[in-house]
Amino acid sequence: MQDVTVAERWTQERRREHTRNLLLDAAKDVFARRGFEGASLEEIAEAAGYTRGAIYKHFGSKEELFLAVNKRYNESFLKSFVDSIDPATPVEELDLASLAKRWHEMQYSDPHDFALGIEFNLFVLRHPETMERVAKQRLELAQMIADFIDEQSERLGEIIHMKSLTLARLSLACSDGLQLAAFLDRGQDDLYEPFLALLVSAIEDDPTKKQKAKKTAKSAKSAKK
Amino acid sequence: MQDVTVAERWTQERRREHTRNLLLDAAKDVFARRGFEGASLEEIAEAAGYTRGAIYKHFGSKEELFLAVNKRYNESFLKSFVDSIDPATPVEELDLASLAKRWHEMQYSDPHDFALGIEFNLFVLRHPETMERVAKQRLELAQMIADFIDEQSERLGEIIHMKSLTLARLSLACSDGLQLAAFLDRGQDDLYEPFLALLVSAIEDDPTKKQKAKKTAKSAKSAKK
DNA sequence: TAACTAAGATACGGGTCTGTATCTATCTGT
DNA sequence: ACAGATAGATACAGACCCGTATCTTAGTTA
Repeated sequence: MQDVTVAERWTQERRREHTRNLLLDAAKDVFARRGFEGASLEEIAEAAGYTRGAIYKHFGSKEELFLAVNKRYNESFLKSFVDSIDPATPVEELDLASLAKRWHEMQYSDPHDFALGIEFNLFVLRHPETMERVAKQRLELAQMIADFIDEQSERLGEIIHMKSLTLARLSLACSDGLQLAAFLDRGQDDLYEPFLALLVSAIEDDPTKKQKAKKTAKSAKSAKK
Repeated sequence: MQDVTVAERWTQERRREHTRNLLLDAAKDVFARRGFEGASLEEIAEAAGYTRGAIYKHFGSKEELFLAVNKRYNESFLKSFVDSIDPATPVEELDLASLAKRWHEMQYSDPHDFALGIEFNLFVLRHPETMERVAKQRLELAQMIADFIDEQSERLGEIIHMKSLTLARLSLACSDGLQLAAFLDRGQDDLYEPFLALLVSAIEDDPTKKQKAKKTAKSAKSAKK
């Protein structure tokens, strides 16, 4: 840690990280298109501009590669969530329709990217030994959304009669189904707006409940960690 | 069609149907456990007590076999839904918790069976040419639930401010996510009850809305077909 | 009972895949 | 500048899988 110059950019470690990223990018694409079993390491390596040997230097097995892609996928989702709530219009100024639209747009627009997210779930269902590490990431994401909800509800002074973490998990859980419907039930009514309408109609319908809900949200937040 | 006796049970056609069913049963299990790509026709045939030759006499390809399994899966889901609402306690006598419990129990309890349902969705996402035939089944199921909702809301005189078909599709869409959460987020709060609470809190909160909703439901029903 | 038909078994061909073991060349530390 | 380490390529082994083509055996029909 002495002289850190620009030349440091191409140190061996940097280079290793570089190809690792290229491999992960390629893997994401191929896994998304073909699925875990359907994808071949050959195709992934070629898409990245390397050969299978490179993959085995960086990842122990196909499974490990897949899990590494999963981790990155989650992180990028989390990041995109953070980014999307920062610069945009404050939530209280949005009507229902635009809120639904914004949510929908935040989702993956490419069916393959979306399919990859589903594939991760399938993988965990079929590889219970990986459940724990993935569940941790799920919870992390949910907690981040819960924090956002707490923050908003404090500003707006309104909240749903439900723990914020539960609401966050509920939203995430339903989100996949809603997006799937958007892909498969093409031509039929959008479901995001009705779903949000449901959420909204549960807000502020009873002042006594409101009081209670606020308390719940507080305790939930303080119990966060 | 002359003498139809018990011997008719083992006519060639009957026998063919029999093995076809055995093949489908085995295929369901293996596909559920290994996924579409991961499953081998060899294993399926063996599990059914036949060889790969039998499969190709009954189904043109692996894809066709998979789609046949899908069709049967949907039909059985539909049937189990019908069965479950007939003999049980009328809905108005159930509290929220037992309703949630009943819904949850209606779902597949084996992770592999559930995974198979997801696998179907993935398959359609990756094989757009099959989208249409599967979408038809999705809509059929949703319509059946919509009918049920209409029926109940007529008896109970209360309904959510939403087209019944939309509500049905919404429930189905969210259902998968809820069940997935039940499998993956083990140890955390159940999500079925909060979800139902959301639905319920949207009922009967405003008498004027109630009137409007009733009208919507009626028109939806008459426009069914 | 003999010819026909079809269900299902067996055999084959061509291909692909994962994982490991070995090789090469570039980079690092001294 | 040289010896060691390591990223990545190449080569290899063993297995598996799909689809088709052929064969066998049992049931159907006349």
